[in-house]
Amino acid sequence: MGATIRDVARAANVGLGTVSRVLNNSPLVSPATRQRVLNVIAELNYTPSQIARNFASGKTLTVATIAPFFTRPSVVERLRGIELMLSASNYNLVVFNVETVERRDVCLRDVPRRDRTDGLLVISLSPRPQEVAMLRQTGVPVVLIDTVADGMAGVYVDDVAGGDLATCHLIELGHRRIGFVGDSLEEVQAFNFTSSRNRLRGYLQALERYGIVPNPAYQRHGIHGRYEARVLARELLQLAEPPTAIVAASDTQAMGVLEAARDLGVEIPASLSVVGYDDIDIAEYLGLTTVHQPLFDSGARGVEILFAALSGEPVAPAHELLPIKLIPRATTAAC
Amino acid sequence: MGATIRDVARAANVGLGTVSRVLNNSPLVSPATRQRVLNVIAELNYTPSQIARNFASGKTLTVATIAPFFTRPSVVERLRGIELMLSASNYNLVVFNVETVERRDVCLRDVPRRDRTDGLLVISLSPRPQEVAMLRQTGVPVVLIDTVADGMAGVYVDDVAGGDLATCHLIELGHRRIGFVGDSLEEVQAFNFTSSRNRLRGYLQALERYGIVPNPAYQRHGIHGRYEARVLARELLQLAEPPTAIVAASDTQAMGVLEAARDLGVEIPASLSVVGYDDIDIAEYLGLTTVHQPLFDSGARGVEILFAALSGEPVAPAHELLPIKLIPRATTAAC
DNA sequence: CTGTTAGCGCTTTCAA
DNA sequence: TTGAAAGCGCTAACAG
Repeated sequence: MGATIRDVARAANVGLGTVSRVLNNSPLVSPATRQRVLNVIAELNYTPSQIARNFASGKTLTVATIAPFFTRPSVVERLRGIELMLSASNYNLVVFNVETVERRDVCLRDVPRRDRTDGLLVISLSPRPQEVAMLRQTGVPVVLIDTVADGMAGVYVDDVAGGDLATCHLIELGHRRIGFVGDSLEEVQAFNFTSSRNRLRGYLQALERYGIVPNPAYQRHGIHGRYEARVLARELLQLAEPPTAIVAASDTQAMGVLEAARDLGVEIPASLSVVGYDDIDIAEYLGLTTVHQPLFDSGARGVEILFAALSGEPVAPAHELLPIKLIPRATTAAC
Repeated sequence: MGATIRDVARAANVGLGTVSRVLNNSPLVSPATRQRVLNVIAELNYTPSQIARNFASGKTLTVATIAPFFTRPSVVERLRGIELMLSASNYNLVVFNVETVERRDVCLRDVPRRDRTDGLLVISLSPRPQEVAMLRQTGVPVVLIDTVADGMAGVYVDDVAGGDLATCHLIELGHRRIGFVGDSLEEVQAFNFTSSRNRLRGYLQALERYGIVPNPAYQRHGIHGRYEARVLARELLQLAEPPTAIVAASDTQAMGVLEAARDLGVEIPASLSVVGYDDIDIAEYLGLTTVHQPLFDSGARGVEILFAALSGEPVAPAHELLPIKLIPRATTAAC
């Protein structure tokens, strides 16, 4: 515990620098010397002070991740990808959970600092132009996961295409009265989420392509979550002419829709088809038709891109597109 | 970015130490001087280097958390409690996800080091006596969450009582043939989890109290997860004399049991009652009868205890018992 | 290949 | 109250 590099140097009868070289696997040490040093290190049970190394090298050996609502299954799965990748390196993962707009802004402002972290991953929260400028100024490499922003690097999926995919699936099953349940616009705007908005866009785009006039009464938005989605879906199902199918902006919200159907005795998929988004673990359990996206991989890939930046290569402000696909299950059927 | 404490001192015409005192809110600075320094700090847009402060003070300002399978809903919820508590302090949360035994051992050995972290939280993984000794030797304050170990501090729930509670509920509903689906004993042993084992103990204890002879064929163990639980439950339900009720060691496993019932056309709760454990978010959605435990609070409380230790008070090697309760829902009914 | 030296930017004595 | 000075334990540049 108490042994320092100096103690080792003295005991091994070498210079301080030599010990440092051994510690850092420098090739500039003769095998004999190296062995001697290693022996002393073992004898003294010496471990270099991480904190001192960080200070001297100016690196923190941490990667910070800002994640909104990190208990959401989709976010957790991304985090797992991040953690697994990081665990194979010597970087540590520092997590910032964001559940309020204030914290979003604080995190985005304070976390990216060279003396706090070596690199930053941001999940789902898109930095605004001004924030992009600040981020860039800090010099901390940043990679966005599940969102894009001008001038930033990242991985994402085409949520417009995803919303389109979900909607097309329903249209091709013969549905014409198709509802949409998504995130509250205020919430989306405050956090600057992009996905729910884009999924809605995809939904509208699909309708248009098939010449279906979108019915504004069929589009509902509320705080993200099962409960709110349930309320919204109940409203939809109680319309004079209710939709025969509903596209939900996430699997969690799709679950709320399923609950609403259950509440009102609407049979799934006989009287109502439901499509979710994300393909979280439980979707399969529920037999939920959904749009699959590579959650785990998005985290892992984000780390890879960050590593590239960390190893000196300048981060190209390019966004890598990950594939999505529709997984038809038991909640959708012909109209 | 580039300004250092020296620049500030020079510009404010004070000594280096005075600036430091201002930064640390020391009362030993005259209001006038303080103000002058603060002005300069603002002018220069100076922020102290966190990394240097850490080095000089010997603190990392991080709390490490070792969490097994942190994507499990119960674990995530504990983490949320931890994160929320930490976010109100100036400690950062460093997360280590453990999904293999090797990593468990490595984390428990390498993470707790004064130069790496100021404090350690360990979720669900009980350190063995030898590990307890090592942990203690490092001098890093450790708090266990959801498990106990001799000589360590922590918060936990009485899983024996919980298993008993679940089983009693069934017995009182008239069930006599009650099965148990829990974690694989090898897995439990390798990670040194305590809860599944204790829940089984509670199950047996309840049976005994009511004079029911436990049937070994009714007790099944498999890798934690929905899938394996489903397989095990299917076996149970296909016995010549199948149980009329099943206690699962977790809600996730209870879900597997529900799937098995669905597979075999067994009606819930008419022909089979099921009780879970944890009361994770989805339990309510599924109408799952379960044993509720304060997951979020366990994390938050763990941090509080750690803070006490961090602020100098020696950690009493005491375990704080959190309350549990049975939540009857729709998966249990009279036999 | 190896030893020496100069910091990294703070916190914390110790005097004044 | 304040200033000056001594490190914290290491990395990295430089001289040999």
